[in-house]
Amino acid sequence: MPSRTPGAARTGRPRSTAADAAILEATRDALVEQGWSKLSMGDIATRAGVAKTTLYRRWPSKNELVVDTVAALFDELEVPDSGTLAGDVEGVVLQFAALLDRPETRTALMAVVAESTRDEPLRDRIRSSIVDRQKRLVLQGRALAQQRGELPVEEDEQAASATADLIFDVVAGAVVHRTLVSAEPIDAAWARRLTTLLLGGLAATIQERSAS
Amino acid sequence: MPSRTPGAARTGRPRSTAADAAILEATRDALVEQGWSKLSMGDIATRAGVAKTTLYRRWPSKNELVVDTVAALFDELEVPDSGTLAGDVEGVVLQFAALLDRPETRTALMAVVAESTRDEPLRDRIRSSIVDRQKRLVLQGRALAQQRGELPVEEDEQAASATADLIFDVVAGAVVHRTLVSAEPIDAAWARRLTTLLLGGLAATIQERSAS
Amino acid sequence: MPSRTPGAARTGRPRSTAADAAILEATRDALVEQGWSKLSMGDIATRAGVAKTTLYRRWPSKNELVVDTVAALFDELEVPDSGTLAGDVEGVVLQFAALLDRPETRTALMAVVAESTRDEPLRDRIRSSIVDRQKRLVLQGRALAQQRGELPVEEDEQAASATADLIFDVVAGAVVHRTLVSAEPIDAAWARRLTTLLLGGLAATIQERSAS
Amino acid sequence: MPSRTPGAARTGRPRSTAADAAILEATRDALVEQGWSKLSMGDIATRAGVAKTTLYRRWPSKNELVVDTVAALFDELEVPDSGTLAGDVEGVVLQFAALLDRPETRTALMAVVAESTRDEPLRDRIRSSIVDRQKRLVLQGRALAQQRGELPVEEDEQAASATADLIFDVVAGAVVHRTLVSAEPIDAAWARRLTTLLLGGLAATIQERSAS
DNA sequence: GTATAATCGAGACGGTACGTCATGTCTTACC
DNA sequence: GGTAAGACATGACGTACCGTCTCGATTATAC
Repeated sequence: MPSRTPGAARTGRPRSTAADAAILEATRDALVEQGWSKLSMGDIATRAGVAKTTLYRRWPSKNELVVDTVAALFDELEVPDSGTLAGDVEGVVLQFAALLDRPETRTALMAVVAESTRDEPLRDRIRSSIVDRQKRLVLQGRALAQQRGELPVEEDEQAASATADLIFDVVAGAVVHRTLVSAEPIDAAWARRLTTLLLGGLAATIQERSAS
Repeated sequence: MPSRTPGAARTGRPRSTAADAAILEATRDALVEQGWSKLSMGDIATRAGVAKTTLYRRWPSKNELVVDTVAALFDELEVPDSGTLAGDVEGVVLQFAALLDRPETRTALMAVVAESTRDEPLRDRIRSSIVDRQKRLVLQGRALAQQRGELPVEEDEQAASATADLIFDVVAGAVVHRTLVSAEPIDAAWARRLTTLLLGGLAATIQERSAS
Repeated sequence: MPSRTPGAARTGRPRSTAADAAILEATRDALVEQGWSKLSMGDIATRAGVAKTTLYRRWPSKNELVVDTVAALFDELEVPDSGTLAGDVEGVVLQFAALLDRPETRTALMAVVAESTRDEPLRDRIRSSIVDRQKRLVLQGRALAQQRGELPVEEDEQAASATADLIFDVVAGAVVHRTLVSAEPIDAAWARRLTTLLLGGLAATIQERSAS
Repeated sequence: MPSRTPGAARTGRPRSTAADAAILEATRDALVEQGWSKLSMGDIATRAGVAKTTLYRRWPSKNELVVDTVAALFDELEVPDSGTLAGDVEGVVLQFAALLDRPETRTALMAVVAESTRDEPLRDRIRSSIVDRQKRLVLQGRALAQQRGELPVEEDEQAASATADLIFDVVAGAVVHRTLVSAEPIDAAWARRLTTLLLGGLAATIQERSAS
């Protein structure tokens, strides 16, 4: 995952792959124990049993390293294929809520998002490493629902894409906001209420679109 | 807004109220120019023409100072009373989006939220200074809609409160997520789509509740 | 001892004399407990139960305050009039050594001397408050010895003065150097050795002078 | 001269020897310009073109740094070997007086001595870096005088050592006291008077010792 | 084999900011 | 006008990290 100029020479000692893994694990541990603001590159290096140089050779700064560390955690998310759209949505919501309950995610996700508001490359990295990975879930969920006949196959691709984006921002935003800003727990009841709202709203959206 | 032990003695030179204002303004300016991560207490003090000790006498750390600075910006938000619930929602969404478009809010809001995940008192300060101030908008909007007859007056207070909280997290979460995570602009069309989804979902929610 | 413009107006509330004493005592205590470098005006004020303003109204700075505090301790010194010059010298040496053994003198005397190398008024204050007070002892001792016939009454006043100054610097310098620089204790044996050296040298000095 | 754990590892970037020299020179310059009490570590670092951390890596505090800086100046002192004991004493006295006339020594020497009264390790450092270096001059002068036959070779080593210590404290003490406390200049005439006193006293001391 | 070259650990380096402390001045209200 | 209380601007403190650098020591491919 760490960057390397592609056309680089093959000569010289190759980078230790063990170091990569050790660094990511050390970062995760340090995030859990110290949180984002107390996180220090020197500490991560020490934990990983690695020199600071080795860190900086792979990641340009703390931000990128943490994005990669957190991104790995998002790999766990998947659409459960529960048989109904409502079940799938609830499942994803609860999975995402569980992910945000882990201390390393809690403390790091909003921090790198905050950093990214002033750092264009970081924003791209977050988009490709984290956001797109999540957005795929929405598309998968829609495809499953269309296969089941729960949702119509839309012809207007642009409108469909806009709706998918909206759904994504609503679901992800609501879960993040509930967890981190309102600082309230997410349970099955809340997930069901959100799902009801969402599917009701989706129906209204589709209906309005077809009317126009 | 800066804290002071309530039962404190009246003796001694009183704190300069001019300093308070100068510090908050300096913080806002510094946020715009430097952003959160480059923000330094020394720089704020210099800009405000104030000593660092004067800052620390009022705010325990950068986090609290920034929360208070950002909170002041949230005072501008209000329910437009446009005549329809849909208009009110769209209005609030656009106002909130405009607020998040300002550089000082963009860079600071998520940062302090991230910090708050490891800092209980900061979380409380955010809740009382920012979150509660926003949540009031939802309650006002509902009251207006009920006066107009667009929404029924609910008897089950607990359920009504849960719904209000849900609406709040969905609206605020979606706007924040769209703006900062997805990093896409919010325009009137997006606000209308969100409103459609929301009101459709709300109808479904009320319907289901009355059915049960 | 604290200064006050002489022709000052008599109007208004008179200065508290109790405060003067309390401040000097507090300074002495603080010197004993914290030493010179950790001494702070705020701490002295607190110990004395007095506002900092009150300190600064009386003494321009820490240096002057400490000079006055230390000077008071030098009032104890006197020529014992033991019956012999040797006895008087030994007595004064032991008295001075005892004074330098007290922690407040140890830590403060050399400190203010060091400060005085860059501060002309402070140097004058030290001279008039401390040095001249000590030098008088040499003159008293000589007068006693001359009364007893142990020393001749010199006619050349300038030479006599130069010798007195030399004796003063040698005695005071040796005691201070032994105590603070060499950091060795001064006991009766050392005092006797110094006295032997001094009186032998004094005899040689007088002899040489009469020869020329 | 700056300390370093002896058995330290050989790994890592070695300390810059250029920095050592630059720091000592900067300290000397700063002492001349600002004096002891206005001396600041930050200023020294800036003058030396070095980071503050580099200073603190080598010296635990201002005191130790100044001791080392001043100690270097004491390397210049030496017994002139003028052919007579009196000439040697006068020579050393004048050399020492000249040294104390330099602003960096004036302001710093008494200051670190004052600090050392409350700081055991600093006292040791002063002893080994400065005091012992000076005391050697006394021993060298005695050896030369014994070679010339001006002084007897003493059998009682303990007594000889006590006398050497006494001579040292008297000479160094008198010069320091005259220069810094009495604040009077030292010229050849004063040096001659001190030498007369000293050699006369030394004769009396030796005579008394042999009598007992 | 023997260069050649990139990597590794260690840790020193010039910086920047931190949060605290002391200085000497000021502004209050009270006496 | 003196006084206690305490806020104020200033500036130094010693520490913690930052990201870069310089070492000597590995560990690969390339000649």
